[in-house]
Amino acid sequence: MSSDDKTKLIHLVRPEVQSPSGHERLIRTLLTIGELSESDQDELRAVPGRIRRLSTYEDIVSEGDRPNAISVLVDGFACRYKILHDGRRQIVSFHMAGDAPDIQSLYIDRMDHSLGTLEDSTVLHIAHETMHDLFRRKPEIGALFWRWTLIEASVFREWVVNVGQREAYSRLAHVLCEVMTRMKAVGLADGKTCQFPLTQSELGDTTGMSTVHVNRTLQALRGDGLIRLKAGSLTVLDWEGLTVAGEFDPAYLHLRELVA
Amino acid sequence: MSSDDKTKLIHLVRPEVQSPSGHERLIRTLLTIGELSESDQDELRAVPGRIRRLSTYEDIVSEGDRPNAISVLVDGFACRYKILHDGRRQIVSFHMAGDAPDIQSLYIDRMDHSLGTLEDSTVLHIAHETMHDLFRRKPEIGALFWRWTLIEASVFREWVVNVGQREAYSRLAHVLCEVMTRMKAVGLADGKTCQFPLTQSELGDTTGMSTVHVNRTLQALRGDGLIRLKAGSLTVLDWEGLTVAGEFDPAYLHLRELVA
DNA sequence: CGTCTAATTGAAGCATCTCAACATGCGTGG
DNA sequence: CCACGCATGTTGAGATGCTTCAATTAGACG
Repeated sequence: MSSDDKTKLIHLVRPEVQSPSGHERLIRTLLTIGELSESDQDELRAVPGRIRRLSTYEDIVSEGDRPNAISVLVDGFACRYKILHDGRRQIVSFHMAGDAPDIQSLYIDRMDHSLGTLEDSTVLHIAHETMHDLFRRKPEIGALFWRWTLIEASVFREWVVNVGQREAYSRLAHVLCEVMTRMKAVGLADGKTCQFPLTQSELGDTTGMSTVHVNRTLQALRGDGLIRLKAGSLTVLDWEGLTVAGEFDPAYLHLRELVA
Repeated sequence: MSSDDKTKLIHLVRPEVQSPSGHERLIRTLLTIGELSESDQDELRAVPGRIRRLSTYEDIVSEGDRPNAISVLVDGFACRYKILHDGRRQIVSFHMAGDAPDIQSLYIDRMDHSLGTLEDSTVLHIAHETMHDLFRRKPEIGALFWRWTLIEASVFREWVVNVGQREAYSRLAHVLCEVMTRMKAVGLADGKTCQFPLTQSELGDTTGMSTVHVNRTLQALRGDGLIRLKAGSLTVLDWEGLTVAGEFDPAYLHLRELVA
């Protein structure tokens, strides 16, 4: 798609104003966590939005912003993060195609964290008023989105447990299990392999470990024959072993049907 | 509403069947995070509930439960926690009078964590159907509860940052700042002092530190003249100093008016 | 008073960090 | 197309924050 190239042009390109793939990915992800009638799916398909392209390491929204639209990740990979005074960073969640990582902005004005891409990405923006109107007309859709934010909260809780209680080896394994499970759930994993555009430094920011220790721990995971990890792609060689290592129980993801 | 009786004496005590203080505390807490019209407050006051008393270290709900009512903490102090296979525990949030820590059960069947008291407590249970009906009739109330769960998610994110990035001294300071700020916001702190029914071992479970290290770190905080902590009561001697130590910025609590 | 839990202290060990160097891969300009 | 430059990955070694184990003290309560 896209007969264009530059930043400003994007907004002029009519055919993109309603990206079908963005809507479909959103629906696909919603279906992994709850039910959605055919007519409600059509409601969602009819929702107008605005496509935006971002390159690697760009913020979708930044801490302090007061967005007037939510973002649906159409393509790419993103993360939430917070920066401390001295520059340290903590990544608090990952997001893949189909995710809508700032639904919270519908009810909380000011962003308390940032949302940034980890590779070139496409985002579909849907105006707050559009969403509010949709929820008013279709309360079941609103309920499903509420459930979605509650599941996100569950994931945050699990991350607190992960960084609070598990040692480096398990902690990394757990993160890998989660990404793989979620990618599988929405159909973004090809067998045992999925895209994984994280540097070791970023893995350090998500686990609260130094880059050096991430490196050594990954070597241990590789050495134990659990994973292969290179060039933006993760392959799980021993799923059973990895889940045991990470004490991973996917219940906290509240998926409708658990993926093996 | 409830002219009935059930198993225990508690349920025979008429005046308690609708605890005014439970409803009032709920409203008071809601008002710290959003607006609520007089008529909506009355709607909430009219909501029927069931009072339950618990002693220290009892579960309000446990992981795996499928509650059919939400819980409002009327009196006491509680925490959310998760237990790992080998018995380690991570506390992921604290709850005080006025909190409704399991709103999530309205949209997520199965509890993915437990909710337990840290001292003798009183809980007001409101049936799910009652809440769903209320949200249907009064969507603004539903929106406020949604906002509440989103703020909780924000707190979880901050906890990830806290255990992921901060060293023991700051981490403990941050936890103390949060509890004090929230207690003040809902009127449960008397000047610089508030109730704080946590043992050092429990503080260890919340910060991911050993009891021994909690003890030594608390001594450091005391030695630096920041706090006094004894017998279930916390006094902040140097608020400025404590917030600096904990890198505490209350923005993530999204309170309507920030307390000094 | 005796009992039990919580708080405190000391000392040794380890997981992880920091510093610092070096290797590898990749995109870009020459 | 090669060479350079920069980001990422890798390795070694010393420093340290925190844990574990083990004991002792202090408080709360019947």
